[in-house]
Amino acid sequence: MPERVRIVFDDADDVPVAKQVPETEEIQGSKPVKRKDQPTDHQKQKRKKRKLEGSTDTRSQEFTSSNETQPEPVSRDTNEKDAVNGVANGTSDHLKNKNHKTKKQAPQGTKQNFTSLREKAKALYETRKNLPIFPHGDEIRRNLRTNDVMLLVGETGSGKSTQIPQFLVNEQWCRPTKATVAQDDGSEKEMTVGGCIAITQPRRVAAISLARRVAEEMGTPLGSSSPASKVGYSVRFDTSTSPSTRIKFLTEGMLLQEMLHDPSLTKYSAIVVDEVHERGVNVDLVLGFLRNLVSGKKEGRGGVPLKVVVMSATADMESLMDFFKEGLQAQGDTNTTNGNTCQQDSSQPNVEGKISVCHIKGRQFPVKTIYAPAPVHDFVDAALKVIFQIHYKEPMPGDILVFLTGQEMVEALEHLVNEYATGMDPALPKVQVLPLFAALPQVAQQRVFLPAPPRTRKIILATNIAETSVTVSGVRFVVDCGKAKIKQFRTRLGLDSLLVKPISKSAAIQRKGRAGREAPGQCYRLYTEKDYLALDETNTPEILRCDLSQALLNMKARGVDDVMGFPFLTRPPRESLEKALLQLLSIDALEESGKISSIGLHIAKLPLTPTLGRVLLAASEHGEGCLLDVIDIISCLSVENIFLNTTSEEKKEEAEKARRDLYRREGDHLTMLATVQAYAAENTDRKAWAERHMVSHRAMQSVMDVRKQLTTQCRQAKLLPSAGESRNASNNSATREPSPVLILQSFLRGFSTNTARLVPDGSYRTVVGNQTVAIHPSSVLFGKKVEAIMYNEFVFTNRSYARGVSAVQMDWVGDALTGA
DNA sequence: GAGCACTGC
Repeated sequence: MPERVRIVFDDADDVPVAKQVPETEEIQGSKPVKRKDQPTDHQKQKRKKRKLEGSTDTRSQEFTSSNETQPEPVSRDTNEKDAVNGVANGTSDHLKNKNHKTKKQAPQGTKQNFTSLREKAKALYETRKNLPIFPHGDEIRRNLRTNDVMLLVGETGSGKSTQIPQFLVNEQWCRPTKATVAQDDGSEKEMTVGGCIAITQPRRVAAISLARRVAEEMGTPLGSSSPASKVGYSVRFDTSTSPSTRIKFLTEGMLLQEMLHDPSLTKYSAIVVDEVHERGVNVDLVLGFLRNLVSGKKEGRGGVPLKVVVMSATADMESLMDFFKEGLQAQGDTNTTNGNTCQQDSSQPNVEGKISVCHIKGRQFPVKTIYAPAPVHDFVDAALKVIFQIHYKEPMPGDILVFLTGQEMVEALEHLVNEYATGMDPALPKVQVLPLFAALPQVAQQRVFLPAPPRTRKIILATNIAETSVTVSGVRFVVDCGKAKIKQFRTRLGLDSLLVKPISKSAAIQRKGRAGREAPGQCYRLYTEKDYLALDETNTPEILRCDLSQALLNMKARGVDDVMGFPFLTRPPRESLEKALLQLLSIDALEESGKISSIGLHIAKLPLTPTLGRVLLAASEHGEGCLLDVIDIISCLSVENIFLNTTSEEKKEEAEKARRDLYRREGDHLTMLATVQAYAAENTDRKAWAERHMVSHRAMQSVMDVRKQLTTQCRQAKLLPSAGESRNASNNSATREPSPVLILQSFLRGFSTNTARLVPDGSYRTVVGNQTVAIHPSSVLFGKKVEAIMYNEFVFTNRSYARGVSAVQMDWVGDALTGA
C-alpha cells in the first residue's frame, strides 16, 4: 500500500516547476516571539533563488512555494483568546497554591477573596505587558479623547479584545455623567448617561471567555457573582452582570436587543465592535445604528458623546472609514447640498480628524505556502497524497489539519487514509484520523482535542468549523482545498442554496494561519497560486446572502421607516429589500403605509424569524393549549436537528424502531411536538431517554431553553396566564390532546407561501411559482404522498428539498393565501 | 435518500 502512495508522488516529481516569485505578501515586521534560529528575510530570498535554479528540495517539485514568511493579517482571533487562556492556565496553578496558603488564615473571607484576585491580576499583568497592543495604550487613549470613532486593525494574537476595554475604562469620558435627556413624549428628564463599555462578539463562547479573562486581569469577580464585579457578559440564556459592571461583553444580537429598549444606549460611554470582518447580519445592523448615533445630535443621550471603536482582524478598513466619514459629513455640512462627496480628504479636515485608525501587528509564526502546480479536480485524492507526503517526509511532532467542503468528503477521505495507513511501513509513526464537522456528536468532536498516543500523528479532517469555531493545538500542517459550502438565499426563488464555492483570500489566510499557532508551519493549498490571486478579498457579507425580513423588521421596530435610506455598510440589492418588505406585509407585520404594525412590534421582540413569530401569534388566537404546543414545535425549529444522524443502514433501522412511538403521520411538526412532550414528561433520566430514542440530548436541552424563554415572553405579553395562576387542567400538555388541525393552521398563517401540492405524476409543485420540490429524506413524510404539504424550509443542494414538512389540506392553503 | 458555520430581552 505505501508503495502505491510513493508511486503517486514519484509521478508528481516529473512535473516541471513553474515558479513565480510573488510580488505581494512579503510584508516586513511583526516578528513572532522566540525565533532566534529563523533565517533573515535576506537569507530566505537567497534560498528561494537557489530553489528556483534547481534545488534538491523535493517538496518544491510537487508544490510550488511562495515562501510567505510574514504573518498575514489572520482574521478571527479565537486564537488570541485561546493563547491568552493558555497562559492564564499556566500561571493559575502557581497561584492556586498561594491561594491555598492564605486561605488557611481566612478561609471564607470575602476580603481575602479579593486579595487573591488582586494577586492573580498582578501576575497576569506581566503577560499583558508583552502583548503587541500593550505599548499602544497611550496612543489609543489619546486618539479617543479627541475622536469619537476609532478603527482598529488588530491581527491575531495582538490582544485587542481583552486590552482595549481596559485601556478605556478609566478615561474621563467614560465616567457616568448627569444629563438632561429628551424623552419620546417631548418632555425632558434628568438622568445618568454613560459609564459602561460594551464589547460585542459574534459568538457566545467568545463573549463569556473574554469576560472571564478580563475580570481576572482586572482582579475583579465575574458578573453576578458579586455586586462589586466590574466585568460581566450578556448572551442569550445567560446574563451575568452586577450593579457595578463597567465592562460588558455581549453578542451582537444582545446589543441589538438592548437597543430596542434604549435606542440611544444611554448606559454606555463606548461601544467596541469586535470581529467586524466576520460580517454577520447583526454586526451590519449594529454598525448602521451606531453610525446614526455618532453622527446624530444625541438628544437621547443629553448630548453626551458615544465613542465607537470598530475592530477587525483584516486590514480592509477603507470601506469602514468611508462609511463613518459619510455619516459625519452629512452631520457636518447640512447646508451643503452638493451631491458629490469629497474625494479629497484634506477638503474635509473636520471630518477627517474625527476618525482615527490604528494598526496593531499580530503574533504568529511564519507559515510557508505550497501551491498545487496545476488545478486539482479530485480533492479527496489530492489531499490523500499530500497527507502522506507530509507524513513520510516531515519529522514529528506536527499534526495535519485538512479543510474540506463537507461531511461527505470528510468521511470519504477518512476511509481512504485509514486504508492506506494499514499498509504503511511499521517503522513510520502511526496516524490517527479524526473527522470534525458540526453534525458530529459532541463526544466525537472532543476527540480532536485529546493528545495523540505516542509516535502518532493526528490527521484532522474538518469542514470550515475549524476556521472560526474550533482551535486545535499541535497543528503544523494545513491542507486547504480552497472551497467551502456556502448558504445563499435566492430572493427570486425564495429558497436557500447550499453550494460548494471558492473561499475568499481572507478565509484562505485564516486557514493557513492555523498551521502557525505554536511553531513555524506549512500550508498546502490544493489550488494554484493563480487561483489564489483570483479569489475574492473577503467573504461575502451575510446581509447579501440571507433573507432580509428579520433585519428589516428589526430596523422598523427601531423607528427606521425608510429602510432604503438606512446606512448599510454593504447595501443589499433593492430587489431583496423589496421582497423582504412584501414578506413582512404578507404576515401583517407592517401596515400598508410601510410603518410597523402592533403585530410587527410584537414579533420583533421575539427571538424568532418573523414567520415563526407570526405563527406564534396566530396560535395564541386558538387558545392557551394550542399556543403551548406551537411553542414546543417552534422551539425545535429554531434549534439544530433534534434527531441524531443515522450513518449506517442498520443504525437507521434501529432509529426508526426507537422513534416509532414519536413519529406522527401528520408530519414533522407533530412529530417534534410528540418528542418535546415525551422528553419534558421524562422526569427520571432525560439523557437516557434521549439516547434510547436516538434523539440529541444536547439539542433537546437547547429546545428546553428556547421553550422556557418563549413561554416567559408569552406570559409577559399576556398571551399566556402568568406562572402563578393555576393552569386549567385541560391545558396540561400531559393530559390534553393536541389539535393537529389548529396547530397546522397556525403554521399556515406564516408559511402559506411555503406550500406545495401533489401533481398527477406523483411529484410536488409549489403552490406559488409551480416549482418542483421533493420532501427531504430526513422528514417523516419522506416517500409519502399527500394532497398538499407545508414546509418550514426550501433548500437547494443537489435538488430542491422541502424540510420540516407536514401534510395539509388544499382548502386550508387557499384560506391562508387569501387571508381568510 | 441527505446534513457549511454562527446567532437572539
